[in-house]
This record gives sequence, structure tokens and C-alpha cells, in this order.
Amino acid sequence: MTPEIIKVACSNCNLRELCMPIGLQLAELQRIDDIVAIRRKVKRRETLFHAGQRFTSLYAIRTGVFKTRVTSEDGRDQVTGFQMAGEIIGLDGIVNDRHTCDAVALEDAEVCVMPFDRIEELSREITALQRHVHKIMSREIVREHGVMLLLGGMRAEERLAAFLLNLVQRLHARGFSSSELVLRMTREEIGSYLGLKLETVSRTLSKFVEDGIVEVQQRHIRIVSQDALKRIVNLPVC
Amino acid sequence: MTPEIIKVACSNCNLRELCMPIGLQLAELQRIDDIVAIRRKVKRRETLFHAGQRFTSLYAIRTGVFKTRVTSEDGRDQVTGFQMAGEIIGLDGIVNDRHTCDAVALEDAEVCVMPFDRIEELSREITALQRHVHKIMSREIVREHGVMLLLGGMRAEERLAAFLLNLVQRLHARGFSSSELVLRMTREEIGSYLGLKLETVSRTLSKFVEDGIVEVQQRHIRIVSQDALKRIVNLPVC
DNA sequence: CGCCGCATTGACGTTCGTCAAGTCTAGTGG
DNA sequence: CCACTAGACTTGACGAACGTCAATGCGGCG
Repeated sequence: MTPEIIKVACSNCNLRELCMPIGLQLAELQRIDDIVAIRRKVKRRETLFHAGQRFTSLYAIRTGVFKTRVTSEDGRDQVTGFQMAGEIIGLDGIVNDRHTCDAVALEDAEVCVMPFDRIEELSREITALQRHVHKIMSREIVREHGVMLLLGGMRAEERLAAFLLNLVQRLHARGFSSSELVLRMTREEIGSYLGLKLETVSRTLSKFVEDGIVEVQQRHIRIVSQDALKRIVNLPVC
Repeated sequence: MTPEIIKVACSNCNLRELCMPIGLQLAELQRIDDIVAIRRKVKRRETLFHAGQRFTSLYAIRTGVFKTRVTSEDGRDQVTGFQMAGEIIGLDGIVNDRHTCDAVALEDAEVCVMPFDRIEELSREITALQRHVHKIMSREIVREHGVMLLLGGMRAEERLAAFLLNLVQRLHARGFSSSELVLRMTREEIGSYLGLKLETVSRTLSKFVEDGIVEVQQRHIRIVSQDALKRIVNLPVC
């Protein structure tokens, strides 16, 4: 009795609607299966890659949440994003063949390792893949524009409200609740991302609780009134 | 006597070391000449493209300086960058086939219009071009990481010092002085980029003048001590 | 010459950072 | 199983940095 071999591939990955293969035909899907060289497990607090390290691959997150972080010459660091299942990290390494930020797992995680020269090779043949790679990079640029808007002009409440809305929306797209979430990051990490100190994050959350907008139990958050959050960031309440 | 026809092309463009064709062989260079569909002139204060507009092309700046700007739902806007000769703008439009920011000329400018489907087509054939397109997008992502670091944690003096150093360094790479520059943007635009109000920009500049670090005459800036600026941003004085 | 946009400067207020004390929780080891 | 500890979080008091508001200056252009 031969052991059943489970083919580990994009074509039967349950993230295929979110991740790299989005919008590809089945035939193409099967062809890009061999982009994914291997899977790699990353334990909580360990880094997937770090600044200065040679760039070879992009990584598609299968499970777990990561933070990416840049560090300035004088040691201050800034969280540049939180990434979850289906999202691609490592794009920063392409320019100089070296990574310029660290990717740290906030919980035990697993990623698909996609050697970048394989990606380039295949995307020369598969138009849809080429287009998709371009979109992924462009999406990251647009996302960062949003962060700049947030860091440039918003006040603490607005930043935090926007952060919570963004998180819950992404989780919802992955089949989770649109009103409850568990933060995988500390107040300090949230603060670093939002350009605030951890005390300000804590105080602002407490204020949301007072106002009956959210309920907070450590890292467990329940959004009582999504509309109220949207009003804070001046989004149309839809 | 037939009029002399000047071939307008990448292969004889004096920006070819800075712009799209970087690192290409001569033969390849000639092949990508026909990426550039047309040139387009943009007058001061006019927009090259604006948010919501359909995305068709990337633009390589030949002359002039642009700002890019995103606008939030409630009308606040944030300058996301200042771009000059040899730099590529429009990358934000790739994700959703629509631009998500405005590009405004800060002075009369000229750009090369590069239809994106032509770029994709050619970069399927020319490996070096494909690689170059990827690098351009990755560079933009890395640049924005730097801006996030600046907006996230630095104080006004640090932001402005970093801004001036960055500007003068890019100008120097284009053959201009490494100690004198003419700002093409207002104090308000600088402030928007740096997450500061125009008064703070003005005050901080005045302080630099008091300290003998720079000389300011309207938009004309002379950097007296580049080292002092570097010390302010905690860069190694090299 | 006079207007207009841009810039400077001052006085004052708000927001957030800093410092410090104290609480809670999860994990560890006895 | 429970006590202990370290890390994460909360809360308060205070101060600094920057924003706001307002008056004024300046230079370019019609």
C-alpha cells in the first residue's frame, strides 16, 4: 500500500483566489505550480528574511501573520506593514538584490518560497502571470500611499480607526468575522506602524471603549459600531 | 533642402543612463525606442494624470519636476513624492487600471509617454527590460519605506534635513551642484510631503539659517554644511 | 503702482510624547 | 497545582513639539 502523496501546489491551494495565481486559467495554474520551490515554516518571532540579506525569492504567506520593519541608521525602526495569508512579501529586495527590511513572524507561520528568477522566467511566457506580478507591486505602492496619507496628516483616533477597519476588512475577505478580530501584534508594533507611541495606542483604544465603539479584551477586539469607526476616518458610512 | 529630422528616441536620449534603458545593450536599446509612443508637454500647474483617470501608460520625465499627490475621501491631500528628470511615474495605476493619485507639473515639463501594454510586450522578449521594470517598481516601494520612516518617527528638523539631502543628492546625480538648489515647490507642498504645516517648514528653515547650516533666499537654497544636515538625521558624515 | 500669492514671525492652544507607577496575563518552574 | 516572573498593557501627570490663528513682509506680474 503506497502512501498517498498529496500534491502541494498552487493549483489546489485554498488560497488560490487571493494569492499569486489569481485570474489564471487552469492550464496556466498548473504551469506555475513549479514556481513554488518549497514551503518554509517560520516560528513566532523568527525572521523570514532580514535587511541586508541577499534577495532570491518572493514569499507567499500560507498561514500566520508577519510584520515588515525598516531600521534607520541610528537604530529607530518603523513597521511598514502587517501581512497575512495570500499576501506576497519580499518585493523590496528586487532593486538591489538585497532585502531592505526585516520580515518577522508574529505567530507560527508557513510561506511558499518562490525563486524570483523562476517568476521572471515564467512571466515571460504567461501573460496573465506577468500582469499579475505587476499588479502585486503596484498594489503595494498604492497601499503605501495610503499609509503616507495616514502618517502625514491624521490624528491618533483617525489612524487607529483606519487601522482597525483595514484589518477587519482583510480578515473578512479571508472568511473571518467582520466584527471580531484577534490582534497578532503588540500595542508597540501597532504604534510603530501608525507613527504613535504605545501609550497613545492604548489610550485611544480605551477611548473607543468608553465611547462604546469597540470592546477590548487584551488582543481580542470586538467592533461594536463599524459605522462609528468609519465616521472617525471620514469615510462614507455604507 | 529637406529639413533635418531629429530622431527622438531612447537610444540617443541624454537621460538614458538614468531612465528606462539603464543597463541595456545597444541592440536592445534600439528595440525599445518604439516603446515611447509620443512626447507630451505639460505646463506648470497642469496635471499629467489625475486620480480616477484610466491608466494606459507610464511616463518618463524628460524635463521639469512633478509632484504626486493622493487625496482622501474627505478632501485632505498628501504629497507622495517629487519626481524629476529620468524618473518614472504612473506606477500606481497598474493595479486597478485607474490612477489613484494626481501628477502635477511644478514647472513646464516634458514627458515620454510609454503605453504599458507595449512595455509588457517588449519586456516579455527583452529580459533586461523586464528586470528593469521590476527594479523600478521595487525602488519605488523602498523609497516609500523611507518616507514612512520619516513620517513615522522623525521630528521636524530631521524631516527637513533628510528632505534637503535627498533633493540635492538627486540633483547632483543629474549634474547639478551638490550645495545649491532651487526649490520647485512651495513651503506648503514640502510640508504636505513631510507631514508638517507650512509654518513649521518655514520656521525650521529659519532655524537652519540661524545655525549657519543653510542660506535661504526664497526658493534658492545654499547648503553651507552638508555635514551638519547629516548629523541632524544621524547619518554617518562621509 | 497696486495686487496677489507666498513666506515669515509671533502668541497661544492642542495633541501627543515622556516618565512613572501600577495592573493584568500567560507562561514557567518548583 | 500554585506561586512567581517577565512582558504586555493601562492610566495619570506633566511637558515639548507642533498646529492654529493672525499680522506682516516681500517679490513678481499685470
